[in-house]
Amino acid sequence: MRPYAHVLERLRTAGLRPTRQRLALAKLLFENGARHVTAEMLHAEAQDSSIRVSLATVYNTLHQFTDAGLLREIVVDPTRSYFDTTTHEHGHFFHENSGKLEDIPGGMLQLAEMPDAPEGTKITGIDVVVRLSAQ
Amino acid sequence: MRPYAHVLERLRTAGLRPTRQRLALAKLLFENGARHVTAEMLHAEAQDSSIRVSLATVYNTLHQFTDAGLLREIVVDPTRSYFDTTTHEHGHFFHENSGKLEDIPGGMLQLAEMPDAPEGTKITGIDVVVRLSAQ
DNA sequence: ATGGCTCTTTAGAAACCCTCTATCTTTTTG
DNA sequence: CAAAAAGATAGAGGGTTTCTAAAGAGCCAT
Repeated sequence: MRPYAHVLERLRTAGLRPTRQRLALAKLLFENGARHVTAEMLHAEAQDSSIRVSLATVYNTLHQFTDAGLLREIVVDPTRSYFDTTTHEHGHFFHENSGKLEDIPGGMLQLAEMPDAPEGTKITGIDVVVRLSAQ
Repeated sequence: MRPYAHVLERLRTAGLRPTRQRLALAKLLFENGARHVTAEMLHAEAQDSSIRVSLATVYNTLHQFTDAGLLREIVVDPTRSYFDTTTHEHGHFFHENSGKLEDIPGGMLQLAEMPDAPEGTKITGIDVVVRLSAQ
């Protein structure tokens, strides 16, 4: 068994040095299915797994992964930043009470037409957030 | 001329006491067409117009107006909260370079189908943000 | 392996935006 | 007009995120 092989490959491909911390965080992020994490959450998880990383490193790593296209930052709550391991275009359900974030299954949501970008700009992404509250 | 008449009426209807500060801020917000402001921006504008309000009051007022349905809070940038004077459902263009926020003209954007809310929840709003960068 | 260059990590401080608290002021009501 | 209620304020405080300077680890050529 080489538990880090896959994750290591991903980092290499993204042009990121496979350091201990990045490997450990990548493993937490990418080997547990689709995830939505905050820096705080990931930091706590790392501690629980006896991985010693500082919060600053978690922030750095999340942003580096985002820049490298391994993660997507989702803005739904002014008080927290969420990072999503699913990087292709898709919408989100946001549970306003619990603060939980969830992917909207593909196909359930679609734009009727793509808006035109204003003069001299180009579209870098479209975020769709469906806000939910308890019924 | 009674420059405050219209704005005063709006506050009354919303059940908000028409205090000096609220009237002044409401005038800035609602008598200059569609606007997207941050607390910081509105505070600066008030100062420029020789209206003395504390930043805390600007924050309070923006949230009160939002709760009363006079404003809509738009989440696009984890570092700032924007408030929009256009309250009906509509999408936004967000210029990532300048931080400027702009309404997407009605009709230019539409969802092909409304997603179903998960068990036991109800949809409180759908936010669509089209992110732009310089070409 | 080794040296050395560069990139990372780290703890702690600091910045940042926003909210809270206690007090004072204004508006409203009788 | 007085009392009660609500709002405004300055300043402190809170939580998240970023910065800083120093120590550490990865990588490449030798």
